[in-house]
Amino acid sequence: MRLPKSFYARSSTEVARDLIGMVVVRKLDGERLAGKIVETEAYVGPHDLACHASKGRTRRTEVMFGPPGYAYVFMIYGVYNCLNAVTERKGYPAAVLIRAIEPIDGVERMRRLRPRAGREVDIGSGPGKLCQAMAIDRSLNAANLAGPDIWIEDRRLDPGRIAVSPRIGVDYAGEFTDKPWRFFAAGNAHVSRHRLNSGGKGGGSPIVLTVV
DNA sequence: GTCGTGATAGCCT
DNA sequence: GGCTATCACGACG
Repeated sequence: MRLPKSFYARSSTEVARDLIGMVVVRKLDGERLAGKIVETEAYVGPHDLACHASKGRTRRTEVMFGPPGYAYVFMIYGVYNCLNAVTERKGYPAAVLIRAIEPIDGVERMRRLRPRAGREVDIGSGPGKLCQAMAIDRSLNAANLAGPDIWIEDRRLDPGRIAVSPRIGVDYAGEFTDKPWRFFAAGNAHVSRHRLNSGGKGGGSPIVLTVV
């Protein structure tokens, strides 16, 4: 059961929160690779200085200006890919970054796609890692997220408590840097490694815990 | 465990 | 030419 377009046609923060626990699936040579989403970030619109679309409508950001429920895949640092789900409405550019998964199906295949991942927890614990593990690159940009090659299932596995923090790697975004638009399954080992996971020791931003 | 750093290419002024 | 929604590895100790 794939998530309907209406799921994505909402504010990015709501979609980001509700994607925690859902299952992303990649069909590769007939094999099913699947992972439970345990970390996301919302990029909320053209005014959000961390959102790529804030720099205008370009070839790269074009898909974000389209209808919700499609994949926005971009290459970062010339090395890795990142997978997003386009949100909101057509003409309003926004998206949710899938930052980490907990492997469920096709674990051995995913491990082979990430030969440097030693432990299972290294397979999908980051946006670049999970794209490697699921063979996601820019050929899937603009792919239907209810399509045959990649989709997100309306199947909510228990996420436990959902925590909120500022987004990672957006120090340049001025007043938007500290917006609490990163969501993750609190305490889940597959969340990307970062000091913000452990509760802001050293005077970092507070983490708000929410029970959904 | 934490910290620093290099890799690498597409994007946009 | 400068930057980037990252990752892996080596140096610590």
